[in-house]
Amino acid sequence: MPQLRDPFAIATLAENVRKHRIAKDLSQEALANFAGIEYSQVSRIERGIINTSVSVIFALAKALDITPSQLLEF
Amino acid sequence: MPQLRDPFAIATLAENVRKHRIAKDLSQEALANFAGIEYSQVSRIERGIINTSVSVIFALAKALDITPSQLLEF
DNA sequence: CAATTATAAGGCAAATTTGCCTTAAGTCAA
DNA sequence: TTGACTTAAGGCAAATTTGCCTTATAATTG
Repeated sequence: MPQLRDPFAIATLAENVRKHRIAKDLSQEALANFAGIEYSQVSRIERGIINTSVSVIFALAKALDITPSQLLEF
Repeated sequence: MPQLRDPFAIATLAENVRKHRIAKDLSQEALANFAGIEYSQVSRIERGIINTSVSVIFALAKALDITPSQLLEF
């Protein structure tokens, strides 16, 4: 049973995470540590490989010092 | 390997989906149909049982005629 | 050059989500 | 009551995500 995968949604999140991470001058590894997730997950999220969860979106937003809403803006 | 689960993130999404669905006077089933997902998933999301994906958040937002960002506001 | 750093890429097992299904409970109208 | 509608609840198999790991590539720095 395939999960719903929306390439636009996945790409929007990917671009926003990368944009805000670069703006804060963080490495993927540093962001992962701040967010409490695996470093390879940040890489997969930014490359648009995975359709990650609302909990991870909140964790990334907190680590980036922005709101979760900002990570879904397009 | 348990996924990251943030009860606050899950509850925030749950409340926002329910609030906007009721405001649009839609049943869970109608919302699910508009969003192209299973009706039981809407029930699980609103009850805070599952940690759903960015793609589902976008699909629900579109069906509710709001932005994905609005579903993550708190 | 050698060493370091950052990122991409992929394998793997375990956990979770999803779609489909059934059953039960609650509300409301006729 | 009866029937229709809505929601909750849970089982199941298949698909996906996650954390942990290794390897490779590119860029930079000493």
